[in-house]
Amino acid sequence: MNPLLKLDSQLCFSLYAATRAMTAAYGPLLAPLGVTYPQYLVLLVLWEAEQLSVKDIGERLQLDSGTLTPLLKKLEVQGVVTRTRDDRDGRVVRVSLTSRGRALERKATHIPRGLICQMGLDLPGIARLRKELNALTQTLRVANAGASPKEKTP
Amino acid sequence: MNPLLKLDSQLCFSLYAATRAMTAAYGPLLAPLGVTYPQYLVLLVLWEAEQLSVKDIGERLQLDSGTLTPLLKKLEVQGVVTRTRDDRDGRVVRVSLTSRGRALERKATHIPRGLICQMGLDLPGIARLRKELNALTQTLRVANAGASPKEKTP
DNA sequence: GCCAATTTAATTGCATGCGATTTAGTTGCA
DNA sequence: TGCAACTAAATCGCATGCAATTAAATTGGC
Repeated sequence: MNPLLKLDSQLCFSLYAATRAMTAAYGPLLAPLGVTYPQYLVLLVLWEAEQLSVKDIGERLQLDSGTLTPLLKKLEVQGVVTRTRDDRDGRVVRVSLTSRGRALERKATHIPRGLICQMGLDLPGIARLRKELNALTQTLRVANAGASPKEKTP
Repeated sequence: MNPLLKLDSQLCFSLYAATRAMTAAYGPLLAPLGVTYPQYLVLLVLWEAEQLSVKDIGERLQLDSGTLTPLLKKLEVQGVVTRTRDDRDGRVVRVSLTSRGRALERKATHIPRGLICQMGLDLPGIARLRKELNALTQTLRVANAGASPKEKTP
């Protein structure tokens, strides 16, 4: 049997499993904030920028409006963000933190610490792994960008 | 602002992004087989074992019946696997490959090669990253196992 | 042998992701 | 100016994941 087809030789599965384990680890830490993991990611970028368009958030998190629109609506219902059409450009929806959303940042302060403990890695180890993964993501994205896309210049 | 709360310092996001990029990279390679990425993972374990219970598959992939049952039903409809109640133990459902499912293994032979090319890593590099991620998954799982679970011994 | 505890799947409900299409709005240029 | 091309969100459909509950079957202990 092809050894490269064994589950245990698949980097993809290690990634897949690690991501789900990581998301699960966040669960208990995010519960007090009342947000899910993807919602937390949106908050992370908003805590850095205060106000962004849906497109901006999508570029940062690599998610499209099909995922973000319903997610942002939930955050809006919870009173964490506001969504308003841009006056200048009616296509754009600007997402801003409410005071409640800003307050969540303080409640989230300890979360990275909690995760770092659970991961059993030191900061340099984390940074190294992070860089390797970012490089992998980049490589995959570039390789795939030229693969199947509907060519813009026929 | 807390530097540990910046998106770019989050290992979780690097993982999350890498996993999605990886899954996306599989898309074009799996399309000819007519299966999705999680379905492909199920096939990987069945190609190794021919026949497994839903529980066995779940342990291998760390997925529960809530995810596997509908997924396996789809594979059954496609004629790739069969699902049959065990005679000895009526609780167990045995999942087996059909000849069509076995035949897919041949069509999948080149897939690992294709991915390896796209990843831009050599085999040792892949193995190393794989081990680091497996260790991380293990650590997270252990750390979380003791955290919130409904204690079995009150 | 009987029944409570356990085990295995299935079911239900909710929250993503993402491809494909639609809608509304803007821009560029003949 | 007028309109084709483009852009940003929203919408729709489908396939996961996962928590919680249910249903069916088995097991263990008395």
